[in-house]
Amino acid sequence: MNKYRSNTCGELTKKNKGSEVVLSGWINKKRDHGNLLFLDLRDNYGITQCIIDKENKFFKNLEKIQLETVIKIVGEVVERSPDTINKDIKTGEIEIKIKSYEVLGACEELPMPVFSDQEYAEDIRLKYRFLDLRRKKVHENISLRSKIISFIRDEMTKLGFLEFQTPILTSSSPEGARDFLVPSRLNPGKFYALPQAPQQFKQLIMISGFDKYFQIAPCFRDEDARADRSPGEFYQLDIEMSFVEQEDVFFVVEKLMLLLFKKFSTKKMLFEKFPRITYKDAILKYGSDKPDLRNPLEICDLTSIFTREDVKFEIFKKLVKSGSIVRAIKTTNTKDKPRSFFDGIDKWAKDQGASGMAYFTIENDKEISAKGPVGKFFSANSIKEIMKIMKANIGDSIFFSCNKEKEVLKLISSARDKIAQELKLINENSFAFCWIVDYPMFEIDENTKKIQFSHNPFSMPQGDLSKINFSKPLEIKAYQYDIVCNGIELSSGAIRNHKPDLMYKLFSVVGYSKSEVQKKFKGIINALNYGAPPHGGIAPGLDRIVMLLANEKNIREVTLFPMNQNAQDLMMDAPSEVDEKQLKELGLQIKKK
RNA sequence: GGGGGUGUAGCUCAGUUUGGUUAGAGCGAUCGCCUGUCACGCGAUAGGUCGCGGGUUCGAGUCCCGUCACUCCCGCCA
Repeated sequence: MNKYRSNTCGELTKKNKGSEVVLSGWINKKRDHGNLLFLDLRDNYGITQCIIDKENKFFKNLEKIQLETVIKIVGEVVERSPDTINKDIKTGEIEIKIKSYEVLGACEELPMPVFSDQEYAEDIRLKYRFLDLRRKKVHENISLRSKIISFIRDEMTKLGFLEFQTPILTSSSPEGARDFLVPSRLNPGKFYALPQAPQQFKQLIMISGFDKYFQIAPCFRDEDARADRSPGEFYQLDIEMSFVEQEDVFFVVEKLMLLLFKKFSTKKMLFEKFPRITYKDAILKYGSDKPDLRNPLEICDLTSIFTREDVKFEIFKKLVKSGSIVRAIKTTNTKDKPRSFFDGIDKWAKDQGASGMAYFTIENDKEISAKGPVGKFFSANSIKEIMKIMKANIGDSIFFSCNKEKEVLKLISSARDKIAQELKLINENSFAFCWIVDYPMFEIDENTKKIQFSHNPFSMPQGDLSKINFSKPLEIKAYQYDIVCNGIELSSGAIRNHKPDLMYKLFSVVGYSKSEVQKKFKGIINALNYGAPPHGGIAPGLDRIVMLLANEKNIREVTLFPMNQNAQDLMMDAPSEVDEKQLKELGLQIKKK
């Protein structure tokens, strides 16, 4: 028998009664009755109640012992009387009558309690992450993360995928996010970059003939954090396959997601077959390329209404004349909602920096009319036309946003979420996956007005490759897709462009010469010349998958040792200053501010 | 880089709107009482740079200015 324990704290039942056991764990909680002490011992597997009374010579010492001290106890398993059984824990029908104990790891006064459901300030949790991780919820989240990863590995292997590791020290690439740079000692003045994703490597793996690859891949991007975005590093389930079309990738990912989400959650899957929505439709109907399909509200374009003679809403008409658009959301049978509901939405829109949201409710008082602050500007015929476009009925309400397209989309997509929340239209107990497909290959950069890749420069354009019209690049669509769940973008992927000549042409559209492409993407472009198979893949964000399955809104709740919003590790004190000697070796000098 | 929120005992928070005697509560800690609790109970004690700096005032936790930390959002994230 192991010297520390014969059993864990989660496994003893009345079947073990009478036996002498050795348990080790943390003191979760004490209940001191003066001459009788209850002591809950906790380990990874559960909690066992231990008991000692004043007859025992160790009693006085155990009475004084600090919570969270690690101790080993020797004792006898005793069945509890029926009225003292605790149904909330697995070991609740027994307790351990302590014979002796030994301190294995002493504990000072705690900076934060472990046994408590209270919430704590983030900096204390992060500084004492090892204490935070002992707490039930985070402990379970991190265990869940491990089980999810094992399950994924298992299923991917069953599907015939091979798992490989790709380099962490690699080269900086000009596209995408800001790189983390690592100075090279052996090559002074030169830098490695940490990979933003193993994009080129996974394609090189296909060109190397491995056919199907996956990796739980660390990715590094030096961008600012959000609640659902760790600063610095995160993990992707990186997948790449050879000789595939878009549908082959979808098949694998849909299968995996269905298995995964059904195994680890009881929430309902709204779609067994994930809907495919084109990028264009998604922007029109949801104002976003990551729509929450649990939300039934849809957006319609009403710009044409504001060119009509019989509509007198001059503010919107003037804006439309100068190039603005109008998008609207219909809410069903909201005629009896209080004024505060409508004004609340308007105020919310103003808080978002918009000029507000116009609205009216459709009534039929002898004649069709619109009720609300701007209702009087609409003729009966124009209201009928709106009802036709929006499939609206009497008693429904319409919310309008009018602005330049980009601003309208920003407001109306969040208004769609806000209104649905207010009306409680979202079924929180469900998952709604969808695919967003047919992304444009190129877009115009708002600031520079220059043309650029809208997603991934390595994506394959759609259509007959010999007939692509490079003079109208904005019309070129790509085999580029995103998978979205409950409004969260889990991943984007693409069928890759494996034809070097086509690659040069596409890069020339954004102003890269052939030699520049050869220099910047040396690894992949060179390899494409030596027999590259058609291939494609995807890379779902692992942290976000765990967040969805653990029902958490913040990525730190599913990350073992997270950094704070300023990308600092408060426990390890990173980043930190380094010795002058280290800098010298690297040929670096810190510029004083 | 910009905007919002928060900052008071080891921890969680009240007090700030309307400035006024000695800044409170629960948990935790320490001491005492208690043999069936599982958020045990009861009593007592200790514990405070009200984030920091400056200002207004007879008087500032409270008002003003600045600054720092944490957090949420925008920008950014192919």
